Amino acid sequence: MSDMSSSADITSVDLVVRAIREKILEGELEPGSRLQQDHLSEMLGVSRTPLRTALAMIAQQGLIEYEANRGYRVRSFSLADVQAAFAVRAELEGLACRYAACRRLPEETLARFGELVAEGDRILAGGVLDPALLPAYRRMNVAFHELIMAAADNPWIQSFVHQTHNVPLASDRIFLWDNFDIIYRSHDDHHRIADAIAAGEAVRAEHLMIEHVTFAGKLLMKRLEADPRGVFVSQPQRRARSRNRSVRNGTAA
Amino acid sequence: MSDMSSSADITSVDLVVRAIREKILEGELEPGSRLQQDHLSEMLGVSRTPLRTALAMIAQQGLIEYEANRGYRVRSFSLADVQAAFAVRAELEGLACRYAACRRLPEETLARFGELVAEGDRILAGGVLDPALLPAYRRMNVAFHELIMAAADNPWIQSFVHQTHNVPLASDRIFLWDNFDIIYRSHDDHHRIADAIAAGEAVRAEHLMIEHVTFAGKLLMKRLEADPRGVFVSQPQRRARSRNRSVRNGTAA
DNA sequence: TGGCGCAATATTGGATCCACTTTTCCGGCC
DNA sequence: GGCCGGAAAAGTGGATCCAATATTGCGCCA
Repeated sequence: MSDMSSSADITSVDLVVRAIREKILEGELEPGSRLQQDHLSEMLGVSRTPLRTALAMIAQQGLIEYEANRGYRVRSFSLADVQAAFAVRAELEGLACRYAACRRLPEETLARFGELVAEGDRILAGGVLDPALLPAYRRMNVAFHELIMAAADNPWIQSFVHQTHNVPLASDRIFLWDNFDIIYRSHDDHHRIADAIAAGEAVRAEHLMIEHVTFAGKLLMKRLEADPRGVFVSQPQRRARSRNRSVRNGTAA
Repeated sequence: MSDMSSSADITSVDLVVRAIREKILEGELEPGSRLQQDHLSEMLGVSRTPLRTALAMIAQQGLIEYEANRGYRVRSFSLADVQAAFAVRAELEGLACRYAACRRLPEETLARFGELVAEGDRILAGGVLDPALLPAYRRMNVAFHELIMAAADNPWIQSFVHQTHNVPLASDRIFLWDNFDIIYRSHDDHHRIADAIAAGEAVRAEHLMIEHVTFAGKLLMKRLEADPRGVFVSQPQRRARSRNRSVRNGTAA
């Protein structure tokens, strides 16, 4: 008997979405490159029908762009886009902290905060960062931020913050803190944020989180400016459109 | 980032998306109701292929929910969801004001602010609100808020705020200000916000906008609580049976 | 009479097929 | 030699068809 967990059924569209998202966020598919349906469908082992549905969904998520009769291509983000994403993410996560601090959180949530902070302490205890422990720290970090958004109890914040991760090389899966001092300070922020939330110090928690995220953003921006891979040069990709065809005024939504 | 269509040619998927969104936001399709593909495709005059793509896109937008092999149904929003949406929208639009005020806006943008405010003045000049003028005021109002987000120059804010409109009866197409005093005060907010942005008074502009949106939200909530149409009662809609169940007794939990 | 099981039906998921648009490529023309 | 035009090739959009899953209905049995 298969697992009876509620709605565990997975459709092939989900798999395709995940696979393509992965390729894009990982940088395997470069910005601007076309997503040929025949090619992709064969590569992923599905027909074009679920593939096209998946592409439409990813386009909704903003990772790829669509043009009628010309297909999909990987979207390219400018440095300004990344910067803007971090700015908004900082405010939203700060807002989540404010809400979480204002609420009367259940004991188990507070305990979970303690666990996550302690786990970070353990990972950093050595005084140097063992590269092998980075994935563990990264998981803890993600869990910490997710916990706050869950505690804020506002699904919109969660959804929007997740969307700001939909930027290649800017998602939380990319970890660029090879400097122990920086990561140590970052985890110190975690301490203070958890404390502030537990103590109901809403404004303090908010401001701590805003700086916490803003600084991470600045760090990333510095890296990107130093090593401006082609990924981030926003290609206008403008095209002098062909002559024929009716001009159907779209009245863009 | 859902709104990024810069193309011209319209595909049938777009039409279907727009049609279904319309039906949902207008309240024609009630929360919880199933979206039968055969039925819908015939009703809209397209085959199931583009329809299903459209449904997948709308599901990404959060207006409908999907369950594998069981299709789509219109999502129901709780009062708490609406409240949460307004709270985030208020912060985001406030943020947009802050950014807009900090920037050095081009002269034509400032001029456009003046036009919109003046238009509102004209509409309200009579001292009473002619119902026939409501659509005009609504358009002005939408344009005003859009202008601020455009001036903030952060596409994420714009995208997220638009997403908070994806709630039936809570979108900016619903206009519930039949009270002249309230609408007058609201437009007075517009005056002050435009002035603050033009003067570079970022914090003032932000706080004005937060209150501007928050109050509108409270007003809507009051209406919804007074007249709780079925639309907003969050139906648990729990599914009774999993697959190939032999034991189907209670087990409601 | 009421619940269980199995068959019949309805509905969704995915694959294939055809039509239309776009792109490429090649030859003629200036 | 380069550019324009048109035909061939490639690729996308949409419709239809088949398979798999879910839902409904009916008859059987306790």
